[in-house]
Amino acid sequence: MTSTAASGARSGTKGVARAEREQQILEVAGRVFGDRGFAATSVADVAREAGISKPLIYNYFGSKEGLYAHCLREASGLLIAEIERTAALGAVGVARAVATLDGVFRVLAGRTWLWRVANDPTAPVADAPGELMGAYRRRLEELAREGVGELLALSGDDDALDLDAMTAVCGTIFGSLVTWWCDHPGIAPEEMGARCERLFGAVFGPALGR
Amino acid sequence: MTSTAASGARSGTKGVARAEREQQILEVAGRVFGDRGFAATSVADVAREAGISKPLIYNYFGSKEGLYAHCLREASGLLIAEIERTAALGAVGVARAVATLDGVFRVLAGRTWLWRVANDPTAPVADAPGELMGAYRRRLEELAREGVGELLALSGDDDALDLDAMTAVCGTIFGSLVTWWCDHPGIAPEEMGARCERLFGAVFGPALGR
DNA sequence: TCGATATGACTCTCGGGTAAGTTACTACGA
DNA sequence: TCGTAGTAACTTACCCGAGAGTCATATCGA
Repeated sequence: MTSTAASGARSGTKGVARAEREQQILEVAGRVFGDRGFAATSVADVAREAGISKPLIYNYFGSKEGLYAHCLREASGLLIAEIERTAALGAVGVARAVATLDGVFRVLAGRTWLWRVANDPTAPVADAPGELMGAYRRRLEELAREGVGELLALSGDDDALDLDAMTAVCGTIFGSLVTWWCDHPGIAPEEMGARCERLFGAVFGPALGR
Repeated sequence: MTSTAASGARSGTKGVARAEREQQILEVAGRVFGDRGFAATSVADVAREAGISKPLIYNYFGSKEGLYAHCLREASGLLIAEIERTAALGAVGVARAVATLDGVFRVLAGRTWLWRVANDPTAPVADAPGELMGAYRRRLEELAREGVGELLALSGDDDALDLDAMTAVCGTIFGSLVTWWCDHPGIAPEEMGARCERLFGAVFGPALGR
């Protein structure tokens, strides 16, 4: 399956150029990590699915964690970029939430495993993976906290722990909508965006349509 | 630490009676599984913390999964019982959600690791654990689906997938409130119950106070 | 020949699971 | 009252497979 005849091999090498091979490995790894989770995936699995040998992965990525960190960097990078892009648009409250969701759906379209990679509960908490993981979580939380603060202030609630809890809840609402979408592969990003808008509308009533 | 002098040892035995020992092991196991998760916990860990040897665990529980299943049975049993108790009270909508949360906080007070055991994402999906895990989830979902259907119908939404997604979201809202509480050990169940009521109120407005 | 790509065949550790024995106590017959 | 047999509780020392990580080597273009 090594298909030696593939691609116009770059200079001075036998097979595929390093950069190209790395990209290929990363795509496979992302898919496998996303499907089975970090803990349940072995490096040999990834190698087999990529049609190469295990040592090559260690050559290029150093360790299982290193490989995962690269996948995670791609996933969290895409997500953060999209979140920032939407945030810069200046919408607030529910409108921003919907817009952010919409953007995330578009970014993840066709590669939903990236979401699972970025939210893998079996991922190592230490070192590079842990830090990367924390980064976009924190950014999401910041934005959520803002919107939630507004909402609670409206009802005269200024309890710090209330804000904290509500922020956590909003984060998981966001997450569960994306996860639900990832679990329903037939649904287009636009369709899911519309669905979110509808659901928020149903909860907050037509008044908050903004 | 085996405290040979403990309890009026039952007939014909050297140390602790089986039932008593099983109980002791289960408590330690629940705590350890809850803290570190199924995957990251080794049977030897549990044995060490319980002050006994590994084979004794295999004697009594058959396998690591068997041990976990016993812990899970306790956890899910308590949770289901509480959920059913509250459901039988007949409240609906937000009122029921708040009442259920309140009950769960009371049940989990002082043993919050049971929640983590019942929601361990690293638990095996097959066999006994998987089935037990599914049971109370399904029950929770049924109840949520009911309330959500009501809410969506109010706003003229009868899309089946909308209902599905919204139910999933409500389930994670419930979960994230409990998890948040578990992560804030200083907070009393009653206090947390009040907090939930406050937060639901802030979202749905005073109108839905019922 | 050099350097980059690539691999087969290892080593080593961890952890689930087991075989075989040891200890301490009771029951009971002589 | 003293063996001795029975049995439940409990442990030490092991097996074995999975999987992370490594090393010596092979292949091939320039």
